Amino acid sequence: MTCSTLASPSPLRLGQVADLKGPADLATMQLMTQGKPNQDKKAQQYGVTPQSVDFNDWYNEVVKKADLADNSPVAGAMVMKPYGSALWERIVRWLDDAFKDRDHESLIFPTLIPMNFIMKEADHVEGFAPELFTVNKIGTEVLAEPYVLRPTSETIIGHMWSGWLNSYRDLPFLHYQWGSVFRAELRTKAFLRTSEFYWHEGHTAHASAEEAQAEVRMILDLYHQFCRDILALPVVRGEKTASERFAGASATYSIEGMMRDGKALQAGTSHYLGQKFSKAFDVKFQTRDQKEEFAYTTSWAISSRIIGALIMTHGDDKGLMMPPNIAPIQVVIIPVGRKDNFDEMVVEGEKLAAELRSQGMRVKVDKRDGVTNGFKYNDWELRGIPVRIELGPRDLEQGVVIVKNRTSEDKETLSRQDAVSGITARLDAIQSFLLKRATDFMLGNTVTVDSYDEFKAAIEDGKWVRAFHSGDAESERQIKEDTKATARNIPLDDAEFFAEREEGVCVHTGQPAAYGKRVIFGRQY
RNA sequence: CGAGGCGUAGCGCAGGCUGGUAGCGCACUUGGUUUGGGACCAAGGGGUCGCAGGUUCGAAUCCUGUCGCCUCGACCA
Repeated sequence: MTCSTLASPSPLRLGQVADLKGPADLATMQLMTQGKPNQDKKAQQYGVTPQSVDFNDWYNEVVKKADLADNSPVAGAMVMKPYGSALWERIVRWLDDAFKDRDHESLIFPTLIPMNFIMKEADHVEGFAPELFTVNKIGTEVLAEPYVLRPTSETIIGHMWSGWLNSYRDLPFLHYQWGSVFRAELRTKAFLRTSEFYWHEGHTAHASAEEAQAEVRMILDLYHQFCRDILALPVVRGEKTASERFAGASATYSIEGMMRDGKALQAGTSHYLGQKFSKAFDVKFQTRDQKEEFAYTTSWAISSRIIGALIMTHGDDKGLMMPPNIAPIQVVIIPVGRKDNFDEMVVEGEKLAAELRSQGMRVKVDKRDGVTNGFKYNDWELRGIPVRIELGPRDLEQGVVIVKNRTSEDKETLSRQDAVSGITARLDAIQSFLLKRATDFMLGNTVTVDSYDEFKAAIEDGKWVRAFHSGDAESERQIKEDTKATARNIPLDDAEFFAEREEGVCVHTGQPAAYGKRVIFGRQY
């Protein structure tokens, strides 16, 4: 075990700020309090607010200090900086390959959508109307038919499909596009909620409901696999309750992850749209027996929000922790030397980097001069680089390198000869460690309850709750009003977690429970 | 969009009550000493005080409006 020394995570409970006890906590809090004249300048300059003091401040500071993103002059729209962009690019690349491997084809639709398209599907309009950006002028000329900046593209794709589709032989359409969409947000937060965000939107059309439903499930499973194996995010696959459905969907499925403050985050969605959009946009085809039928469509997405999930699932008080499988930089080499031998150490570092790169690793050599080693260590830890290698004159002499995992406090000595295999093993170990730690955290902070009092107490404690529910929308609304928690999803039978089928009575209304299993409730992003 | 808080150098802040032409720490630049866990010394550069009006001989400071950011509420991927 190369990375098991990290203390097991403790849940950050809501209300913990007020419960600070002891001098250590108070000292920490004072360090981060603005305007204190005698505060430690280094803490002000370099540190981030500890998660336990203020999770939200921690998040905002990590995003900025790790150089993932910055605010822009456009209200609610962020700028992804090079490190954030590199991370997003890797996410895009993996998913794009996966779609293509599954016979899906990418295409590109316009950003502007005629306003009247949005109006054609009743639930869709209702869902999106409040957050539409409208373009009603070109130059000085006022448009008779305004456009909206796409909030999602079901409508314009439906419109185009209706022209492309004639026969059942044309189906399925397995399409997707990468791009950004616009949904005006009043309260924004980097990656999690911005008025413009980046995603892929998958859109498929099928000749039968069964085939479309299979597509929806296939994609959900792909998302699950991506989160688990690449991002090391444990997520629960499940179906959304009726009141949490996508505007215009017949069924919505999601993957939900737990952040380190106990809140849920929907990391991806896959929708079965039935014939709602095909009827609204006349997407029909001739069947084998010469009848006319509307296509069954789906849509699905993972957005740049997933980066928020990555930050909030793995990060600690020092900053980010990147799972090796997605990390833009997996290994950073710090040449340690004085003026007379620093250049030599850089050369040695580059040699090692070349060896590691030849094995497919993403490696950076930190050649910065005039910055102390300690600064570099902290800097790369903030950015979450999984493995750091120190290489100095002593090491060179002894034929070793010093290695430290981001997930551990211990440095270890590795023989120079075994460096490549040793580092490879470490990356694998860190990847599985992060998944296990996050999984333990999620399971350890989910409670099964059978009374509404227990329900409220657990939610107040920042946990997820598994409870029976009647399925009544009004009851869901009241629960949300009481506790700020919503139904996250109803785990699928083959979900990795919480899938047990059970019968019971609704924790809120006392009526017979719907769904044949417990529903996951939690506060959410 | 409702309630609250905050906008002064890249970052964090002081100054504002009592108007008189802007300051501190860090960062940055240069030189030197350093370098195995957030270095030190010295000399420098950088701000139309969010923006727009108003009051005044004079506004960072007082008044009005407006924009932005953060928290809470309603909404969402």
